[in-house]
Amino acid sequence: MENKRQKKQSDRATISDVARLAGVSKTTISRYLSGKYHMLSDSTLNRIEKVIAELNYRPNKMARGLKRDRSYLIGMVIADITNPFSTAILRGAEDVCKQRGYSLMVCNTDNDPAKEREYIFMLQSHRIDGLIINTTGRNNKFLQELATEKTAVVLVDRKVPELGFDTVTLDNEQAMAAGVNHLLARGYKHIALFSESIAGVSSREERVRTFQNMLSDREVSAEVHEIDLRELREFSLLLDEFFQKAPKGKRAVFAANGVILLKTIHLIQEKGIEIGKDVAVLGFDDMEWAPLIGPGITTLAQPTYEMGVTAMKRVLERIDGDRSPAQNIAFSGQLLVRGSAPEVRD
Amino acid sequence: MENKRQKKQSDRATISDVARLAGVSKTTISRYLSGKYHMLSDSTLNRIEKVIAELNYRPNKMARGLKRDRSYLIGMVIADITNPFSTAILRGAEDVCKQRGYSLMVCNTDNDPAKEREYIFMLQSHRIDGLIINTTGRNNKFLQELATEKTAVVLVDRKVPELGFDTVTLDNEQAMAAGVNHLLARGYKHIALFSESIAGVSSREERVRTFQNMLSDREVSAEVHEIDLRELREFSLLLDEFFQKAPKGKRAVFAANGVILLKTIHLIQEKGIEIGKDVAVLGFDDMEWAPLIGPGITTLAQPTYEMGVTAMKRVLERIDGDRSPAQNIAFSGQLLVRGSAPEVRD
DNA sequence: TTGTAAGCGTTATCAC
DNA sequence: GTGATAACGCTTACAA
Repeated sequence: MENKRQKKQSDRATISDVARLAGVSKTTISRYLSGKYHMLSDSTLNRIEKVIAELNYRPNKMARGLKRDRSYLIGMVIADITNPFSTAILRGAEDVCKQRGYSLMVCNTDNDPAKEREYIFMLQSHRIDGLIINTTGRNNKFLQELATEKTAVVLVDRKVPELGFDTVTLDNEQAMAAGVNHLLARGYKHIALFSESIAGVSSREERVRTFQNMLSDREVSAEVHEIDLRELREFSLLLDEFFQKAPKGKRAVFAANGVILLKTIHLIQEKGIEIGKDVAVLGFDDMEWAPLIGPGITTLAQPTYEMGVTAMKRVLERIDGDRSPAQNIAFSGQLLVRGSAPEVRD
Repeated sequence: MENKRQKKQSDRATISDVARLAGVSKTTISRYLSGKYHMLSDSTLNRIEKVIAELNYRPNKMARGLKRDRSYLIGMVIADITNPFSTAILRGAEDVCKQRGYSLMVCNTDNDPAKEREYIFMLQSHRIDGLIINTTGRNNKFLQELATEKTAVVLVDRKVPELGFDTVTLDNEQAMAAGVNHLLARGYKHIALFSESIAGVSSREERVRTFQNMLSDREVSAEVHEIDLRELREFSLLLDEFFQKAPKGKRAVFAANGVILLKTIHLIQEKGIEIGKDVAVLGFDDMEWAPLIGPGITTLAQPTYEMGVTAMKRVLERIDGDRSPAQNIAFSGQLLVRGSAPEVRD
């Protein structure tokens, strides 16, 4: 009953349909699709365009990808997609990606190495041309493998030096130093730093190390606490302890990232302690809510959008054949002074 | 110099490599890859597994997709990826997607119909099997086309009835009613609703309409203002006006979504007006910061994660062949009472 | 339980 | 300027 095109799997127009209707060969259409317009006569070009519009033809990237051994797909593996820090990076990466004709495959690992592994596997199957990853650091074998093959890999936020990949990060030493110096200059004598699980996450390690180095030989009491956010009760107790021993006037709480900062503020407010008066608060990541809470929260802003843009550009350069040694690109953090850590008198 | 495998484009193992090393045909490997283990003898199965592990073989989804006319790709087109509302949905969708062996292509349109169109085009080229879209509502022709072909489409948050797609949304009438009733019960007499550009965005239209219907024949003064967030100055003036004419005790500001809510709070605080005392504040979308600002902001929470999960499940059902009439799935909003809209006396 | 061979929609290599 | 034709890495009748 059907005509002879019944063999086709879907109703989508293919390059052959276009060729037939335009009265030329597939090769010619392919040339058009690859932008080799100088090889086409004006009349064929016009005809092709008309047919394509008529048929609503969309070149099949799977077929093209199979043939050219390129997928035009970039993988983006993110530890926590609901963290605004991550989405800001994503947004930067996405803008560049689109502009260059690539598409983004987004994966959310929840900081789980097993999930990360499954995603890398999946991305390999899709033959992604590049990968931007905010890695748990515990799938290095897999990552190495990816890079050995065809894929350009760029690490964001977290480095893994052994891997020899390009990295785009914050200059955590500079940023932490800016934060610590601010607190010192304002007269704080008791500073507690809170961070999520530190080991293996380079950004956290750098922040903590800098904090400790700067404060070790001073007349300032410094402490570092590792927090498990699933155990808020423990976190709360730790804060109580700190508030008990550190005198009201000169104590400051330092949050190593935006997620911890939010939880810290939550707990402090719950205890009826007033931010900026009873305790100073300072944290990494400048979230949209920072100016609105209490007297405004002083933060260390990261240029997240630019980090995303830069990471994607680096990936695309690698895809385009750049074989130069790995680059480590670090951005400066910016201290945004608000009311949560006011000057204190002796 | 090279051996005869030099013709291969990349070094990646293919199904033929596996077949050769396992001493069987490609067909047999393909059967293994498709999980048809009952058609394989134990010894071949074992050999295949060993070779695959050895070669680090990853089946090429482009090749498989080309042949089977399925990409195992789901497109997700989002108006604003930095809006936590969107990422929460994304997270739900992503979880289901992964679990079912599909991958997500994420696109951010900035509410720009032109960008949306380009993305849909791109997604068509990748032959996505399904699409979840938070649409601008101004590319209906393109969307229709997608659906005519092979792609399952589900609309989230914003409906376009003419299109006949499945939708997953908030029950905006119920949610808005809960909000308005709360304010009425607490004694507020002057209520101003602020929303971004309303026309064409069903969620906003429904909220505004319900607000107006409920308040039209009451002894309450109600007003609706359409806000352009790029013109914060105007927004500020509008608020001034409202504060001037509405008496201090009984006025409330209602924000039609989380983005507007944040900006509203920003402006109110800038004016030195105290939330919960000088003015009540209530808004759609429960963001993580809502309990931390002022006396805690009363909000209408949307079950965003579940919406994402539901939308993705619907898409996958359609992909799996469900041809039933379009479903409109609406979730209830939940009023979270905090301190920003306290009871007022006469 | 296994294998042969054709074909998915492109691009690349030659040829004219 | 244009066209035949052979791949790319898979799946799928159909055979055995």
